[in-house]
Amino acid sequence: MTGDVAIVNIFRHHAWVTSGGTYHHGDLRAALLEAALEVLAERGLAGLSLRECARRADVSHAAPYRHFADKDALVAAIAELGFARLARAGIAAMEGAVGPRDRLDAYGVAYVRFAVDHPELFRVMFTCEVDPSTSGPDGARAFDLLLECATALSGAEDPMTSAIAAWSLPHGVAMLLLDQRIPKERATTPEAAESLCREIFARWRGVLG
Amino acid sequence: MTGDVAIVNIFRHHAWVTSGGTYHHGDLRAALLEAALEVLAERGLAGLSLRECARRADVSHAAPYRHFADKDALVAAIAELGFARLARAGIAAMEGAVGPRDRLDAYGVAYVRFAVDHPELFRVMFTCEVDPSTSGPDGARAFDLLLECATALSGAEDPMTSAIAAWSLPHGVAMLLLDQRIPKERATTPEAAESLCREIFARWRGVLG
DNA sequence: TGTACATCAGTGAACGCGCGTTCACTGATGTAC
DNA sequence: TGTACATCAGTGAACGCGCGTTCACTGATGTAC
Repeated sequence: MTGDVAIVNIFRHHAWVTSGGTYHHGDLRAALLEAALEVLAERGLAGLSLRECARRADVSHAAPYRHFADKDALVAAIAELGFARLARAGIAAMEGAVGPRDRLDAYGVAYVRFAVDHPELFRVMFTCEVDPSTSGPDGARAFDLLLECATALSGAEDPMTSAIAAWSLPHGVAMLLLDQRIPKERATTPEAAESLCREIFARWRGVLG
Repeated sequence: MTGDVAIVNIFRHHAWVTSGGTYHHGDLRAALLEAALEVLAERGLAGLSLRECARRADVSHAAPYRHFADKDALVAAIAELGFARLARAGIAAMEGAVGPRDRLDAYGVAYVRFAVDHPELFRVMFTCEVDPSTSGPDGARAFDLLLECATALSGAEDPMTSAIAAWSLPHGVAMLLLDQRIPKERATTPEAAESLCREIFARWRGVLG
């Protein structure tokens, strides 16, 4: 399904390029989403408007209504896209690690990294009331992996709660980081943020545990 | 200073009541903040406007400008107020517990409770870029208590990082809860949320640690 | 291969809206004499 | 105790703004014959 749409879009894009870029855009939906991500990064959710997205896509302000029912639909689509990307990043990180504990850590680090790299997108993902199950197959797969690790660690005893716990800590670190609640000198670069992140996980396994 | 203002306000309020409530309000600043908290709770930050606050305070829409330079100033004042209340709740909880570990847990539970009870306020506190040091003496005292516990647990070895770690987990739980990312049936009542919260802390000290 | 036609993506004018902010004002308060 | 005056909180009209959304339209695409 999604693949078919992508193929169609490739043809459309081709048509657009060869036709000199007039009238029909080719893949306005994708262009609007891209523009929306840009605006979001620059001005935050409060600064996001359909009209501005249309402007950046070089299209009249009414054109977006051919692809999104209203503004909320655009925002929901962005959140969905964000969840899919986050899930993919988490999966990739987990698959690169061995053993449930290391996988959880790898997931947490990737999670925080994603948030720091896309702060406004991350905020929108959690602020707007999008059904998380719409985050697609990647979202489901990422949560499956999390649960797998939790099950391996806690046995039959309520792995769901363990999974939630495993999610809570990186989520808190991510939020505090991007809300600048953690002293700046501790997280100036992505690398510094990652090591802070690992350090925090270690604390919970050490002095706090 | 603050005390003096409070006393003045009491006189003003008295004057307002006795004068039949005409023209001079008495304590419009406080009334606007109260109204703002109400609007925030009902409609979120996006639905908050100076005009609506003025309406609820039974005052013309230009009146707020006698007390707040602009809309951002109102929002900042709300955040400040929120941090002061959160800090007070945290202090009260910590003082009711014995030993650094129990104090940290008590703090975490109170923190999450506050977030769940005032979701939009909590969000605004962390979204807007208010200098956390403006959260007043209560804010400083709350962080001092946190650091104290962290020092007691980790000794001389970098208690700052431990304090950040101790803060991150309840913050993550709070955020996930109020963004409805945790299955509803696990946090239907404040009591359920509290026990989930304690359970999560315990996981990090158990199977995840 | 050519023609007629349905489809539908993008246009541009127009609507109403609530907002933030400014301004000259009015009227209550409290103080100096 | 009474009067003149400075102060300043609250008024209401007015401004310009960008927004979301609708609508009748235009022009490109692809398909049926």
